[in-house]
Amino acid sequence: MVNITPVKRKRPTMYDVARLAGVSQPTVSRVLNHTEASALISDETRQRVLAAVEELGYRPNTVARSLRTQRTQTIAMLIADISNGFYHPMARAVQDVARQYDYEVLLSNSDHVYENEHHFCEIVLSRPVDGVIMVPIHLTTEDLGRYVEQTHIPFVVLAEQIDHPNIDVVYVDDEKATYDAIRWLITEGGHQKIGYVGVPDFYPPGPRRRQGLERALKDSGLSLDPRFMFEGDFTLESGKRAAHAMMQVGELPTAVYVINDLMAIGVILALQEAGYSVPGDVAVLGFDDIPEATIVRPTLSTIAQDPRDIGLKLATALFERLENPEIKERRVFQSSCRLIVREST
Amino acid sequence: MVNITPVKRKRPTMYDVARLAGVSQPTVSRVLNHTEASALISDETRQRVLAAVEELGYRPNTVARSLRTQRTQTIAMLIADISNGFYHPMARAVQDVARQYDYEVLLSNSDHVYENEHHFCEIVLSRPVDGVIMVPIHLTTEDLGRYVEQTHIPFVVLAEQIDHPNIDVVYVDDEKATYDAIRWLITEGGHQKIGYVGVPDFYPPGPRRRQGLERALKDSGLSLDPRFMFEGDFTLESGKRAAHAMMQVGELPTAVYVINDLMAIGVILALQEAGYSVPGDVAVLGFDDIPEATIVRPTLSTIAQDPRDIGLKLATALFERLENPEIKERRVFQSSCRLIVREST
DNA sequence: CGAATGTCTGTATTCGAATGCATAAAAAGG
DNA sequence: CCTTTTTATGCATTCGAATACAGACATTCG
Repeated sequence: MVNITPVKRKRPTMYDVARLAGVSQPTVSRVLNHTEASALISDETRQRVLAAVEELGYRPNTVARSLRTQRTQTIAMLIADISNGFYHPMARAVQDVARQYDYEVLLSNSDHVYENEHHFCEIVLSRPVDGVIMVPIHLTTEDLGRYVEQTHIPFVVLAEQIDHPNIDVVYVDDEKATYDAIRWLITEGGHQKIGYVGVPDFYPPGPRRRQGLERALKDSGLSLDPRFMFEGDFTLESGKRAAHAMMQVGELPTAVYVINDLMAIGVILALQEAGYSVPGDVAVLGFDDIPEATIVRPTLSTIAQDPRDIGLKLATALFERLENPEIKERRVFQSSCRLIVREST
Repeated sequence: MVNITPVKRKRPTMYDVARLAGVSQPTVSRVLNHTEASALISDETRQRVLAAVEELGYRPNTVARSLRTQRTQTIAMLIADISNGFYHPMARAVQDVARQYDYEVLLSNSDHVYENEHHFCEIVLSRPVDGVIMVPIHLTTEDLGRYVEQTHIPFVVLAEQIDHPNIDVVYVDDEKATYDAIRWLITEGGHQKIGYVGVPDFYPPGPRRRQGLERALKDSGLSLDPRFMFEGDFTLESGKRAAHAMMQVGELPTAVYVINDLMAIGVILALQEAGYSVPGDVAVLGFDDIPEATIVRPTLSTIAQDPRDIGLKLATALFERLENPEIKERRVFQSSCRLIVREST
């Protein structure tokens, strides 16, 4: 039996194209790129080159180009949790903008884990990307500063707490949004005993949202009853655990503010499983407006962020910096929230 | 005012390290890599080099390395819908395996759109990656074959219908899983009139799941009533639309098999909004077991895929091919499903 | 003690495309 | 008709790391 091994042709290079077209390699480069020199190429040569490109199915080798130009046409993006629906429109928006600029996005996921955030930055150091968008949960300004200085590429983060001249910041004004929503709960809903399910303070949104709550309570002459304060870790399960703890207190608040929807849904489910009615016994207010918020019954009232807007702001800021390297000061962009009243309040 | 511009130091290269250590650039390369030549480096030189690396904070430049070695240590992965929870564990599993092999994953998202699938492949052609994992919804064997031949890199797909010697296939035996689940619905649940919410036939899972249903009905002496067949597009909204159409028929089936959970949830919500009870009036069976399945009330009975297992199989197959380029025939891996009975049936 | 072997390191080249510089041919100007 | 300018293209080099090959020196052996 004859072993007909198909010739494993190597990918054609510019040099191959040049030979076929009877020109030099740089000429091919000039035809395919839009530098000023490329305007000078004669029509006839151009046609021959393009025909050769077509015939060989030539594709430029991005690696070689990157090495020469020192640009990779790639940005890296780190989100905190791929399972969290909040990040999907954000990632999509970034990819949409990137595509307009002919950039690719290297998407990663930290799962809120400190080591993963570092690992991502390490990757960014050795795998040259042109810019970085990230959602740092644990990394501090110092950590990021060190990376930024080593890479000399622009960073844009979704994190108010980062304060570094070479890092732009997008953040959500959740303190104010929380304040407004709680004031509404008090004035419109008549709630006086409001519980709180948050996260440990080292998670960035924790303190801001709690402060919004506390400010609203204070301005209404109320205060946060420590018995009704619980901590979770963003997951639905931890929301359930918080609700169980709450039901152990011996008394229930008339409303609970839960700092993300997933935990809020956990709270609703746990309360219902224990025989309580939402919002009859306890009203529940979430934060995020994830798709699941309209799947639970009662549907979840929540403070909606606009993740697509956040993504657009992140990407726009980054590409502005990529195009204007002279930008040298921290810029801050704010994305707003709005209260969506559904059935759970 | 003096303008103190910080010296924008360029990233150090191997050459810089070499100069500082008083050796040649290749020596640095040998110290940092584990080729056979690197064993011969004297301890003293090695220490000097490592000290220089440390002092300069040197990181190898991946682009240069890739150009020389013709390997990028990167694989590309295309999923069909980033919002679909089914894909998250799959992507995670792939990333976990990739990390073991010291590879990065370039993650993309087609949103079920034909052009995006092509765009992804085009990217793969020019941006050298070492391997590809994808979920092709629209691309045919011919489309993929063309790309595979141009790139000479291994592809692994989650799609039974692709049949090409250089493409490994992972698939879910959903025909059989559907068959078993429907038989169970009939024998245990006593259902005789079973409706169906599917997707157009050009979506791969459509035909297989319908065939499983039809075979089960046939083997029970039943058949699929065309009045109870509906088509959606995987979204919750389209599930709602299907349910509304179903309620127009004038008669309801006693059970509906919906080919994905998101649509199944839409069916449940629409039925409830119209005042029907699930499973009292209509039982609903989904497919996928996404997190939302335990959030709806009643919780959704469904056929669970094991996305992590699928991801592991995809990644394992790919890395096997990367390590054994001599593999030349299509390999098929099957991931199994299991019925999860909850409250909706 | 000379040849053979082994140990360690340097030199030169390569990967594929971009680009500064040189130059040939054609067009314009005097 | 010869210089100057313009037009169109080629030559040589570069990006940063990997690697084939060569060579210097030390060691071993007959």
